Amino acid sequence: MPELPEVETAVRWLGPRLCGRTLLGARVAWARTLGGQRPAALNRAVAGRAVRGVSRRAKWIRIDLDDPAHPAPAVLVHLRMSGRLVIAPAGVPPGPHVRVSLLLAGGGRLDFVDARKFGRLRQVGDADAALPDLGPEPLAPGFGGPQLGAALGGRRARLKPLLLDQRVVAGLGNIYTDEALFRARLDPRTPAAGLGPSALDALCAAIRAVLTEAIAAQGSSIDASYRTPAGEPGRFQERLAVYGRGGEPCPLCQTAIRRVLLAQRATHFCPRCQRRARARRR
DNA sequence: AGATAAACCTCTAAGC
DNA sequence: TGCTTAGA
DNA sequence: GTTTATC
Repeated sequence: MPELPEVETAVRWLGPRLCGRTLLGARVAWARTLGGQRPAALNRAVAGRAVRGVSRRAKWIRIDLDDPAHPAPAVLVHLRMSGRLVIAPAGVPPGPHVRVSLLLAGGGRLDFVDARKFGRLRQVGDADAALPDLGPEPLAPGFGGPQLGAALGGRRARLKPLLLDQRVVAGLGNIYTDEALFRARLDPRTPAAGLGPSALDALCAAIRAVLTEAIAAQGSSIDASYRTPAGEPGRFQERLAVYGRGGEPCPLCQTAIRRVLLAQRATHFCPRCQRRARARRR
């Protein structure tokens, strides 16, 4: 087994968000996967089985590693539902559900932990590791009503499934979609084509506000596996207005929050505050 | 095009 | 307490 | 969270 290079490099994230989960502010140095496999074996190491084709709608994390043997080595990770990236100090044995470990130059590991095995990890440069098409980044300057309108493309599908589609807008998941629609006072079942300029502006503002606040609060932690690097739960869970609150009173009007299934996802909204937008005149 | 269901997996909270 | 189910 | 198949 070759000596591990004692080189450290900063992790450079593709963006500031990890599916609404919190940020891993660690430094990583390249070494090898568990078992001494070289980088090319990473894909096959994931969940011990072949990985399917690259998703076209996804929230990928890119980790650039520093490995003298491989030019610009990098790994793409998608956490899906239960994936986590955890730094394990030297000497701590791998816990349950560790799918891939990157051994760090300092002796510790970066573990990709994923109980449900939905997550993906692959090496950049492999044929199937191209980044998917992503819609506009909502936190970038220039994201406004017109850009969102263009992304929605006048489609007649309901808002919720469209906002969940990463090709339309990048980075929205189930929780923040519900919260943004609540703030914009829009019924998740509204056909996108029914939104006028003012509704589009409101939706943009709501998306940006929700994401900004959630990031500042370190995420939502709706289940125990979502933790900050320090092990703390995200504080945004305390500020969720509708998500996970079916049957509870709307914070604005006290009407019971409705919980329905849309696009196979639990969807929460206030039937009184959130209206189907008026059809656009034409 | 759009809606819907099933598939991929395991864990835990909740209910009886 | 234990077993089952719903939901993530 | 996402893909694939079916209506």
